[in-house]
Amino acid sequence: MEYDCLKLENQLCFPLYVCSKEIVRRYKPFLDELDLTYTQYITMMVLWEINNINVKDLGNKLFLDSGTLTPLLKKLESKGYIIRNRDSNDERNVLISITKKGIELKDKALNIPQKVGKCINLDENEVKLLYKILYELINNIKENENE
Amino acid sequence: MEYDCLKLENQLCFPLYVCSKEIVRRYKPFLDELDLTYTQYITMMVLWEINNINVKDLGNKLFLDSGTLTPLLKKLESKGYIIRNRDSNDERNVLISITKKGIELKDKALNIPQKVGKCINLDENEVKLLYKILYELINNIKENENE
DNA sequence: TATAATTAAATTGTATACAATCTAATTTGG
DNA sequence: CCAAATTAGATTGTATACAATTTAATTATA
Repeated sequence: MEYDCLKLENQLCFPLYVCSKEIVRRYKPFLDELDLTYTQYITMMVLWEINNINVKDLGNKLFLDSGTLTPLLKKLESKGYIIRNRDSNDERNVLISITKKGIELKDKALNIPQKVGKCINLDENEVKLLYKILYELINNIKENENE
Repeated sequence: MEYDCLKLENQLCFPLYVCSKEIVRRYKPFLDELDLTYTQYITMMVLWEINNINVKDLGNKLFLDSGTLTPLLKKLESKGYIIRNRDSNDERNVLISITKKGIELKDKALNIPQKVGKCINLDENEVKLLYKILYELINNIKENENE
């Protein structure tokens, strides 16, 4: 009884961890066609919206640090999807700009969310609710960051 | 408009991925005291419940394969928390048994869920709802596995 | 203004994840 | 019974993640 809190089935984090992993795995066959990994895909999503963003701001949006992003961005550059350039106004910053090839990827990605959505198979209300609670959780964690 | 489905903010998977990562990160300082990583911790959770489980069954519970578990279990063995033994009834199986030191860890872990729970900071109803939807999602994904 | 403090990326080291492949043991079917 | 199929783990290779440290550029301040 006193150990119930240590049962795997009583953890909230565990199903979050599993859902995240398993859904990301479902993206793989579709992303393979674009020669992207999941992390590279969400990075491209930001770049499809915002061009010339620096690594720091990109990391804030993606919740990733330079230790993850630097090698990932080098890989995206080697694939010809982006270009990395030092900001001439402040040489500490590296600005990421998207290439023509990177922009063209967007059209190829267009049907991916729907395809993955199918295997999610939750009703619309649950999706909305899940979405709402997850962002609430993210905000709570961010607020308590400094503790 | 047609590209809205490719906005990061419209993805369900992204907040799942972020929540998972960020909560796992919150475990770190507490788990450091037990010399465990998060994945090692959830592995120990299973072993606190079930002794002499094989790698396959452990993997099914944790949604991890032998490529992840083999090195992880070797590490837990080197820390003295578990022992790996071939099953003499079927030499293909490796049975994981917990050591005295491994059992003792359980008491040290007892206050971790509560500590992490604090930074979650959702009300009880939301936690229950989140939990319910996540397991629904996991079951849906499992069902569609073969597609 | 010279130095200290801060900031942004990059680097290093450790630990996952997982697909694909390999090996050895066991089970199945002819 | 024996070859083929299946199964469980281990291994290999690639790609994250992230803490901690380092480097270089910029800003703040004495």
